[in-house]
Amino acid sequence: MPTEFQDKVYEILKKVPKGRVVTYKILAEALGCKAYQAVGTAMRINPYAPFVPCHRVVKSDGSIGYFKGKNTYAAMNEKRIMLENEGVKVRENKIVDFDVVLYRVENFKK
DNA sequence: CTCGTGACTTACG
DNA sequence: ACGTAAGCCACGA
Repeated sequence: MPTEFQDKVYEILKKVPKGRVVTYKILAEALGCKAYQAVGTAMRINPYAPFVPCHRVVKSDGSIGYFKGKNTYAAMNEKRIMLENEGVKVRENKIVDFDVVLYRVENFKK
């Protein structure tokens, strides 16, 4: 049973269009707080696996971060494939043209 | 209710 | 660039 906080995070995350990415920080900002880690917790639980594009959530420096609770090569490779499949280029665990594909807070407000 | 933990971030050495 | 520390908030024991 997901909590309200999680539903909020997922609702925001579902607004991110394909081919775009978002950071934990931006998600927290969109929620109106600074629960950066709490956002990560919500992703870790992620009961809406296929409906919530958790692979579009990366760290603020553009790196992939964790995936499936791990930062192993296998897991991050899986995430990289999903992102590239949506048009997001990834280079050595980092997003290429990060400032271009990044979905900002202003985009949510509008 | 209190405490520890974490798919985080920023700042400082 | 890298490690450490502090700050934030939600969750589970």
